[in-house]
Amino acid sequence: MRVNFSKEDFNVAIATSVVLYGFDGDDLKILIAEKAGEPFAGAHILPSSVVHINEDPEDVAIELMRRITGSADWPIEILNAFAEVYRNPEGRVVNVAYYGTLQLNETLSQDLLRSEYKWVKVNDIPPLAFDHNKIVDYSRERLKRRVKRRPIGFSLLPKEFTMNQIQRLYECALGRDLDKRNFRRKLLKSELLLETDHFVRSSAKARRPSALYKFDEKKYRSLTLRGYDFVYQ
Amino acid sequence: MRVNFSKEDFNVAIATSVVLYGFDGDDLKILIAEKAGEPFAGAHILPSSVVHINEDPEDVAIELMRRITGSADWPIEILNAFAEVYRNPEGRVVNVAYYGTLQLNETLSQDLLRSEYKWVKVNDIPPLAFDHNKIVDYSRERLKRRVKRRPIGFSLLPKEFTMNQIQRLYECALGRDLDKRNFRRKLLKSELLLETDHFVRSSAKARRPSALYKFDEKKYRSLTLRGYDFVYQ
DNA sequence: AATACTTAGTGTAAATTTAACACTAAGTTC
DNA sequence: GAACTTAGTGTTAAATTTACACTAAGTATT
Repeated sequence: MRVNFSKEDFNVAIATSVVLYGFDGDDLKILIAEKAGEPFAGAHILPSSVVHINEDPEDVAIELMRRITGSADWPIEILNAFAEVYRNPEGRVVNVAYYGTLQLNETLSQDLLRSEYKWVKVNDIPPLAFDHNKIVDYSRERLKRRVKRRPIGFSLLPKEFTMNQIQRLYECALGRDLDKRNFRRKLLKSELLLETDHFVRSSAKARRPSALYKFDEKKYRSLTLRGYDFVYQ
Repeated sequence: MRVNFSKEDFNVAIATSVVLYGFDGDDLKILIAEKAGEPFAGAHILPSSVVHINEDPEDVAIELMRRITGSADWPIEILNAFAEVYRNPEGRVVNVAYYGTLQLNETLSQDLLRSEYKWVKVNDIPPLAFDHNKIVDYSRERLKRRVKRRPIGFSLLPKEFTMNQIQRLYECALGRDLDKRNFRRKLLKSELLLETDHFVRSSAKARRPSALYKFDEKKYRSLTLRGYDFVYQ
């Protein structure tokens, strides 16, 4: 079998885009940017970057996240290549897309507010340039699957979180309501949660404080080694 | 946010490879080819093709399958982009890989025997050139997941098949043994199988003939519309 | 200090699904 | 007709899932 490239075949560029998920306690959100420069100046796009000829798309995606959030330590996972002809009017561009999750906190939110980025609720995503809406849809399907099989939700929550927060997160990711008692039972049975002795008042209005839990990473690592599957149907 | 390509960025080529699965009743196999021409002349590779500047990788993958098998009607699904730097010594190449399933039959098997392709058992795959082993591993994970959620197995079986054949196929895809009684019950409960009034003798040695079943595509389509999920854990 | 208010947190029972397990049935060959 | 080979079948226990409504604990108001 012959696979021969000619000089004209080397005329494609690589870009990478990242669907960055954050959860503010109420809503699951993704980060979008406003495009500067033609084509599509002013349009909304996913955070994106050119991948130069000697760069690895994953490294570029990680660097992109570092530029945006100040940290490169957020988990990311490759989504797919989006490589249809004419997706970019500048020339043939293959987009190697990733998605990542991060823990929203006040500082990060404030920094981003002053930047060219903004958070939009996943149920309220505006039209994006290129085929970025397709990439977002693809990433949501992936997140839905991941959240069912791996306790990936923890990477979106602060170190300590309430049962209601994590349930709300799962409801956002799965797009349906879950029963409070069944959810708690299932999560506690997994033994991936450690109870702390901390409590918070969740909002200004009067109410009972919630117990805070944290994720047992050590336990998770030992379980994954044994081929553990965290299932939430 | 600025995403500007310069002239030097357009110096990448696209290739596509296809992991083509076939099932002969006993073993799950994939098709590999022998590479002609440098680099890696004589090495084993996945069926692959250059994607020219104005072509869609999916179209090229479909055409590749048509060239190999004589038919373009096999289901394929995109796997991912494999885009690490230096995966191809000829230059920067992004491989947009697919996997497909086909029904092995005598004619097809004979034609392929006389060609540059050969079937190898999935548990017995030789070292492949480039990062094609990585692509194969990725496709096996995908097939394992798919077989659990969608009755994708049917696309690997002949029109009419025995319970033992489909169970063997599931065992190959999942990599573990399944209980005969539980497997049959589960499959029949899904109501995706129609019993035919045909029987076959599975091998030369004396034994009782097996009943033949076929896949109820109409039922499947009506179920998928309602968001049906065929689950085999 | 009592009351109203708000959200946190808890248990049980029925239905369904999964898992484990061994024998009989039907045809072929000798 | 006896021996052989693979096809095909049911039951029971355990685990999981689902549905469902009230009490607990604190805050704010009077």
